[in-house]
Amino acid sequence: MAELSAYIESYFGVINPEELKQVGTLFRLKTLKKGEFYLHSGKICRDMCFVKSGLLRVYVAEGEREITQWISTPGYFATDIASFMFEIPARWNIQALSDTEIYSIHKTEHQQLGKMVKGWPELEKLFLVRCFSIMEDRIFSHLSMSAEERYQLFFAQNPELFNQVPLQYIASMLGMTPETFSRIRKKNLGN
Amino acid sequence: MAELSAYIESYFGVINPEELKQVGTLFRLKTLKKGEFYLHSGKICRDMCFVKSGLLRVYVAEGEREITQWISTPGYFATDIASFMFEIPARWNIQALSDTEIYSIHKTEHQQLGKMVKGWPELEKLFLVRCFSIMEDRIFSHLSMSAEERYQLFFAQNPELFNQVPLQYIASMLGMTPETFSRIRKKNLGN
DNA sequence: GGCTCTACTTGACAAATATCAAGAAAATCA
DNA sequence: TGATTTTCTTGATATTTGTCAAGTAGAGCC
Repeated sequence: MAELSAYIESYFGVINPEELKQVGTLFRLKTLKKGEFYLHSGKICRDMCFVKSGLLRVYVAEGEREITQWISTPGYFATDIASFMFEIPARWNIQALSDTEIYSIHKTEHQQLGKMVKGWPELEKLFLVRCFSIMEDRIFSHLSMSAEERYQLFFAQNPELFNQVPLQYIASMLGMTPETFSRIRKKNLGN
Repeated sequence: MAELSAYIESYFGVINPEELKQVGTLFRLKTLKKGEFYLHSGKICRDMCFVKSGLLRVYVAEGEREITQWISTPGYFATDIASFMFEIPARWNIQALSDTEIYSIHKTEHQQLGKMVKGWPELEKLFLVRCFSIMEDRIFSHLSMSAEERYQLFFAQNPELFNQVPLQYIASMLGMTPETFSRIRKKNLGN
């Protein structure tokens, strides 16, 4: 559970060790087989998790094609947050891209966090501000950058991902077709 | 201040009337002249506001051009939230597109909200979840829709805005050039 | 009312990206 | 290992979007 503590601290800042230990007990270590779903679009999402190992893909089926919104790597967080908080149908599917270990927490236990840790809602608020800010960055990249520039930026920030997941998913996540991605990749080989 | 109460309730849900009244006293009604700045990029943002009347444009100067991230209309919220929460330099400029009335609150008073209203951090958390969700939608529109589809969606959701602000700003916010916007607009006249 | 400035439109053309189709490479699995 | 499936690449071509340049329309100002 040492990793879990580290994840929580990285997201929420330093927490008193006693409390942190307690928090750890609310999460459950689970394993998802490759291809297995953590969440199906349309269901109510009552869980959230940290990825311990492996990869989760967050996507939505849009007619024929699938739009990949995000890929969660170890240390990251995954859930459909609007569904989780407001009990509305989830928009996302969340599926394991490989055998994946996660620390998962159910809504019921999540609610206990608020009582267990002093100032928890405030910590969670700051966490959400950071998430929001990341989304602002992504929007900005679509307003101001070409496909190639988005590729380069993402590659600089996540080089490892490029040999861990099918590239078509990264292409989708960056808002381009696999073909365009492939051509840009060829041009940028060795960086 | 009746409007302010309504805005707060629309964002944060129903609050005990006593508390709501108190909350109202923390905001100050201000007027920005057309062209005046509420926030300059690079400064620390220590205020947030609701727009009472008029329009605020959130944008960033990117070399020669300006990227408009958002336009805040009456009832909406405006700030650089990451700067406000973490005291880091603001990325956005926020400028009045017309004479604009706002209800503004300083960081110092904002901190009092937490003490004044029971469960405030929780309410703010849910507010941020909604903001995050809106950003997810916007990202999705860039991953899955053409410029014309984004135009149509935005027009359906904000028809009034099209005769209130320079269209080039809407174009930028939707991730296209003014020329492309103009041509799409022509094709879609009367809807 | 005419001047000036800004915003919008339009056309011609260029560049970026998507689409379709085929084949090559890589991963999976029996 | 060999067969099968999936993913990636490549070429030819179409479509979308951007760029540049010019002109028009409209708002604000004296």
